[in-house]
Amino acid sequence: MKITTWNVNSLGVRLPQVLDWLASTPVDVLCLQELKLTEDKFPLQAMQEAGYPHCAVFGQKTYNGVAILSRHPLDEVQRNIAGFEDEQARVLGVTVHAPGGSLRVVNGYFVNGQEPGSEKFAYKMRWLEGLRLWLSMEIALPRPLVLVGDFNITADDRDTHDPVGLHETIHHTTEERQAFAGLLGLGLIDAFRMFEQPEKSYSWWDYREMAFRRNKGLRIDHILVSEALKDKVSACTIDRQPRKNERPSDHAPVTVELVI
DNA sequence: ATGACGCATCGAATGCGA
Repeated sequence: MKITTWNVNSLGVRLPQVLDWLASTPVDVLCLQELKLTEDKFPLQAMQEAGYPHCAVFGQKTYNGVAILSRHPLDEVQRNIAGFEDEQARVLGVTVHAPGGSLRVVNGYFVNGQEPGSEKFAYKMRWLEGLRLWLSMEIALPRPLVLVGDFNITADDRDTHDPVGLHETIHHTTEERQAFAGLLGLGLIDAFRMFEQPEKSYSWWDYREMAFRRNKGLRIDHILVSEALKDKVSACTIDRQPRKNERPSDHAPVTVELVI
């Protein structure tokens, strides 16, 4: 079973690329972030025709918005973090009922934070603590959990092309990395780091200055799995191919493969 | 470096992303 996370930076613009990608990479569950559209504009029919009849959508105009497309039935849809008031559509939790068993999938478009010390950064830290508290309850339930999304955090210096120049800047601060570690502390494991990976593996590259061609990127899109899934993860990979498209998203899709 | 690039917005200059 394959689960993918992909920040598409406007589904309206990226839909043809998403459909192309799914045609060549038929994953079981696709978690999208930054739809930048409302639920009524979500291309439900196109997704159904692509083989994803089960969709949960939490949209928002202009900014944010998340969705989960699935080949398998899903239910228990949670919009945003339980117990955390939020104006912005950033989180979608569902239970996917795959043939090999059911699992909880939480898809998040984490707060960017703009700049350490700013009001947006304070919101990011509050949001992260709200997420940790909610997931501490989710993870206590007797079912496997997968947390995916655009975390907007580098877990450590391996995740950045410039650890010195970007030291303590946004996505690299000690506070953000402690919050990431706090999620691991719940009993979640960074699936990507379970395997030997190429040096300088990133999931996002700035549109400017030919950052992709020069591989000046960050790994900020992550997949964390609960302990029960630890021995069932067979691969976790970043697909750089869609970043080479014309008019690509600035993020690449990240996929985890589970033997269930 | 108040930059770059791309997307969105009631119309073009600005907010935001990361």
